[in-house]
Amino acid sequence: MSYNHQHIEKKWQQRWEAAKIFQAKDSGGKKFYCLIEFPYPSGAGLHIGHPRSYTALDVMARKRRMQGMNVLYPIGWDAFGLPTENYAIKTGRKPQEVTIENIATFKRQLQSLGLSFDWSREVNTTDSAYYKWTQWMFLQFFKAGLAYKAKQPINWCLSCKIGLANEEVVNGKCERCGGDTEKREKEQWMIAITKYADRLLEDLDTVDYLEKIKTQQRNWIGKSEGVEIGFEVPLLAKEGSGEVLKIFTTRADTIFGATFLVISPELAKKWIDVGWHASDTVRNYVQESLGRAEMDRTNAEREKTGVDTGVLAINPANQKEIPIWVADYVLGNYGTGAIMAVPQHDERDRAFAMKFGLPIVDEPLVPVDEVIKKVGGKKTVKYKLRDWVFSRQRYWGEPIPLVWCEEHTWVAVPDAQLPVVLPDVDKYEPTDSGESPLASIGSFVNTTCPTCGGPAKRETDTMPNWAGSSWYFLRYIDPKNDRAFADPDKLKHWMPVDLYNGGNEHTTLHLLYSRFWNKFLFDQGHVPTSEPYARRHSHGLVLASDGTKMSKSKGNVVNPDEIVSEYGADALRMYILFMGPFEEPVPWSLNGLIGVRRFLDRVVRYVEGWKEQYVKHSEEHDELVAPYLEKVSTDIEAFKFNTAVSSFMSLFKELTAEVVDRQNPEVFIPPYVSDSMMKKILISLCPFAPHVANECWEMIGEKGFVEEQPWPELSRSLLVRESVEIGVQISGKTRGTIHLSPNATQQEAIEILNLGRPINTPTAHIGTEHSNIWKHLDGKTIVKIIYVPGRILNIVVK
RNA sequence: GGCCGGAUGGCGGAAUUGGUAGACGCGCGGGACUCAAAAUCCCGUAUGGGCAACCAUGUGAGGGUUCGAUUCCCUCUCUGGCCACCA
Repeated sequence: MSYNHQHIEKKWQQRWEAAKIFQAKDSGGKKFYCLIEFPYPSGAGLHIGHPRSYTALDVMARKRRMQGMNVLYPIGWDAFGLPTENYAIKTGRKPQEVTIENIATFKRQLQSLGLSFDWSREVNTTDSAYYKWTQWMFLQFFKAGLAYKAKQPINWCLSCKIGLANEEVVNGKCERCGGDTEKREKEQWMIAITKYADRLLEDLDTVDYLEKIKTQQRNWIGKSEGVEIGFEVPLLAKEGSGEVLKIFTTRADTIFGATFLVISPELAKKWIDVGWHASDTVRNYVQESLGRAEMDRTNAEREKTGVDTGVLAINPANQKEIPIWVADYVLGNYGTGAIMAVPQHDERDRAFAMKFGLPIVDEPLVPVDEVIKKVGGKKTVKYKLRDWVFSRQRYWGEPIPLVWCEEHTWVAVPDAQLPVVLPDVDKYEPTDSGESPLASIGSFVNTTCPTCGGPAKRETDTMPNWAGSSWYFLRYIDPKNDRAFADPDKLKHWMPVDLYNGGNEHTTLHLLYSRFWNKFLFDQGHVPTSEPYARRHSHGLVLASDGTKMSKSKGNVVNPDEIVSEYGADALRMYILFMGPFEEPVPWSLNGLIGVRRFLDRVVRYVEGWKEQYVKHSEEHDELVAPYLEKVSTDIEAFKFNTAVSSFMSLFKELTAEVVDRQNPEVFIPPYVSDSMMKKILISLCPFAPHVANECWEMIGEKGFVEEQPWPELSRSLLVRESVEIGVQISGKTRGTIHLSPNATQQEAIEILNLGRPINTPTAHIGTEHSNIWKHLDGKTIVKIIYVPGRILNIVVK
């Protein structure tokens, strides 16, 4: 017999909704803010991987509620972005419409899983009532001088026709579409995240993130401490580029081994621009390097290239003349764009020196402080982290709320005029020129200057989709507020997020951006905590059954709708938790899912049998149950959902194994537990399989929702075992077992084996309980006995 | 090249962090029920030997520490992820 999942899941979902039992209260109680990364509602619908994170935190949220906490577990939509825009262009529709449809699909799919989200707080980044505040926050950056416009080379995706942040370029390819990128000069809005580099780094010590997440953030920020040292360049002095070339090094102690300098092509270009008479070879090399795609340039495997500039510098340590080369292995946007090359100590410099026949010399190492004393130089700190390119030349994003006035340059749109609404138009294709599509909409562009009232033009770039996701956790706290992004008292009540779970792919970008964003708001006095997330966990991917990534093109995508309709939400929820360790990638298995469904059927059958049984209040089997429920509880806390599920399975394996009925010895019945233990089982099961748990709850005659019950406390008397089985080893090899109290003494353990009894022949013990142990003791002398109560008895013999 | 992780039956994975390796699930083999099938239930299932009791081997490879090692140390192989010419 199999329960009717379609019927019961619909029934309980409707009841939960009607009773509003998952709505968070903005005051009172011990709060627990539990956050999942809100999904991007793509046209493909929910991915089977989404429920992994959502179900795990759903278990956590449900447990916390039953533990009496006031839980906020919200959901929303990160809906701006390229895939939707591209899809809309392809199908000749509007992104607005497509987004509405996609959200509806996602919402239906998520609701079918019985997740305990507080749907009354749903947010949508593309809603003007939401992005009004995204724009407002951008203006706070602008007013604080942290948003600035800069002409600089950006990564341009040839296929998406969009400027990308450094973080969005992967091996020279666009992170979104995998297409080629090239460098282009473009005026971009930038946000000075690097001003927060130190705090983003240091404050990692104050939060509870998985260690690997902290390490990744640290590496991404890439702080390195070194020294800037000036090398005199007599020729440059003549040609007007300044007479000193500054280099950055973390190994100032090796300066005596610096046999040449290398400048980046970018720096060479600057020299040329200010009048340096470079040779044609140099000019050609520089031009070629700068046009080269990022991928070629930053490939470490590639053989080094470079040319001699013919310019000489003086090593301040020993006054020797050394040549300056230009080579593209030196990056223009890190350090000073120039290095001192020490082939003796640096692998890259050595490779370069070997290739071009430059001298490699052994040298004395001199402590950094002495070097600085001798040659000058300034201790400095450099970061790999770059400022955040905040402009996108696309339609489907938040308009940047600034106005250009000839008189007053960039002027912020006044708060009262926010939001600057994205115009609803038919034509919004990106342009090859790199201009935002909004630039061609006259009614949008032409406006008046908020300062002087004169004619002015709006900024036409839009924000990256990291913008809306950088602060959504704040909006959940007060989603309908139209006077502020959230009420300060409510923020104080809920912040920080107590538990944030998401994918590893967001460890460097989203996590860093949103920490930065929150820190800035904190500095401005708008949020109560410096760090937004007290604790961060991550989950592994759900792979296809062959162990590869699921992808449409490979046709190995699992559709959650089909799973829910055929096997039920509870089976999906429990299977996805059961399939493997939460943080590891795990392949999908339909058979595994079917196994979980069988387990749920077994649960329902047991409860049905239990209900019809005349003996209900016997507690004789309760102690069987307690350790399993205890394990479920501790496993949830440790994010070990897979073993929590197997604990339930083990429990029901025991509960459905038939035993002799003591009152009626001819009859075999399962070990039916007491009323109160039955309830505890269902309460513990509820976070995992809420529909089944509630259905069983009703079946046994209880009223209301399981969710309204307190989380079970298991009395110690039920958890303490009277007798345990431990292994008996002879010289480290297990030869048998004995049963004894977990705190029995060594003397008692030995007495069980009757070791005092003389041994004549091994055969004398055949048939006795411990004959095998005796057999291995025969003829040997006991050297040592190791006894660990409740664990092991090891008799070492000679 | 850097950082972080892995490697355990036919498969996904357990193992109280040094204490009976293989829990739980899948798959497979056998049986019960059935006219039959499905569903369900029971038994078995690391490998080799043995009817069995048991014995030997066994957690990527090789060493080491220990009464005892999947767990700790050293050397090596393979492998996943992220970053990558960052001075």
